[in-house]
Amino acid sequence: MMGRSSSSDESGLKKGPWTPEEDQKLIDYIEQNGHGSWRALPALAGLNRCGKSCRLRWTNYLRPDIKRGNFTEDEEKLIIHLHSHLGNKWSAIATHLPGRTDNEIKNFWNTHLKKKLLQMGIDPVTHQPRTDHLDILAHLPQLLALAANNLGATNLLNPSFFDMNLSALMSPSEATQIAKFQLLQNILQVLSTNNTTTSSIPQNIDPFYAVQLSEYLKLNPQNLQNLQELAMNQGSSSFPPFSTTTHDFVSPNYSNLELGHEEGSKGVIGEHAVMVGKEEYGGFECVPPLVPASPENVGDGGKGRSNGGDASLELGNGSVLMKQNEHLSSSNPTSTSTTTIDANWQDFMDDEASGCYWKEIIE
DNA sequence: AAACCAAGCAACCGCCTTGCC
DNA sequence: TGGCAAGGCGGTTGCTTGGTT
Repeated sequence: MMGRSSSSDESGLKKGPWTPEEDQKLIDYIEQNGHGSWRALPALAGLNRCGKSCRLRWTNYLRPDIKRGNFTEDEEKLIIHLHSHLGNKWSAIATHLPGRTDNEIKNFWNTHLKKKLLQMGIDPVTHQPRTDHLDILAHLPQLLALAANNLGATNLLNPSFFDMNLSALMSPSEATQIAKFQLLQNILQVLSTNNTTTSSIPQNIDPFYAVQLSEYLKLNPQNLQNLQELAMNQGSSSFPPFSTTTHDFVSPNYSNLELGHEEGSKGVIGEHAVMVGKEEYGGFECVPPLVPASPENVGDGGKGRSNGGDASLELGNGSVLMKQNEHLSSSNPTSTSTTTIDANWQDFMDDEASGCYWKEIIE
C-alpha cells in the first residue's frame, strides 16, 4: 500500500515496494531452500534485488510467523515497559513480542506510544514525569483546544468577553494567551486549597499541570508562599472552574496509572508520593531510571516559546481585551485589596528564583 | 472539487557487530 | 591479529492515504 516508488540503483537492482510476484518468488525459494546466504539468494531465487532487501522483506513481512494487525493493549504495555528498560533496542524488544518485528514496533512507538506518553506527561526516553516539558508549546494543541472550548462554551474571564464573538477574531497566538490565562487560573485554584499535593487538587485541574506545578514549586518554595498568598487573597470562588471534561483531547489518566520507578518513589512531588493509579505501569515491576532526556524530546515538544512579555490580549484591530492584573482583580468582584494582590503578584514575578516556564506563563 | 497537510508505515541507508580466513 | 564479508540494527526517508480547509 505505501512505500517508495519503484526504481533501480546504479547496479540495476530494483528498489522500492515489493510486488506480489516478487514476494511469491522469495517465499517459494526460502520454503524450499532456506535463505542461506542472503547475498546469493536473489540470483538463486530469480529476484533483481539486493540480498539485504530480500532479508528485510522476509524478516519483516513474509515470514510465516509474522503477526499482523493492531497492537493489543497488553502488547502496548509490554513495549512501554521493555522500552523503559532497554531504550531503543527494538530488536531486543521484539524478541519479547512473538510475531512482531523490530521495524513494526519501532514504527508503532514513533507514531503512537511516544505521543501517548508525552500526552501523559511522561518523558518517552526516561519514562519519568517530564521536567523539560516546562514549555507550554509542548501542550499548545491541548491548550488551544482548551481555550477554544471555553471560549465557545460557558465562561472565561468575564461575561463581556463573550459578547464579542471572539472566537472568530482570535488568532492562534491570541488563543494561546487565553490558554495561558486558564493555566494560571488553574494554578491559583490549586494554591487556594493551601496544599500543593496533587492528591488534593480538584478534579477539574488537569493532573498534567498539577504535577508540573508541584515540581516547580518544590524547587521554588518562596514562590509557593507568594502564590499561596495571592491565591488566598483572590479566593478560589473568583475563578470559575475550567472543567476538562469538554476537552477534545484525552486528559492523561493518572488515576489509573502508577509510575513505578525506583522503590519508594512513585512520582514524587514535594514530600508526597503521588499515587497515580492502582494499575502499575502496564502491570510490570518497577522501572529503573534511564539516561537523561535526549535532545529528541527537546525537539519533539518544540523548542520555541510563545511570546512572553505583555500579557494583554491585543486584537488585530488594536483593542486591548484585558491585562493580566486587570483580570486578576476584576475577575473577583469581592476582592477587597487589589493593591495587595498586585504587590504579591509583583513579588512573585520579581523573585529571582522564578523558573522561566511558570514565570513566562504568568507574564 | 481541489489543494493542502499530517499521520502512518514500508523500505532504504549507513553504521556497527560478528564470524571467518 | 588484522582484514574482509555478511548480517543486524536503529534512524531516516518518502510515498500513500485520509482528513481538513
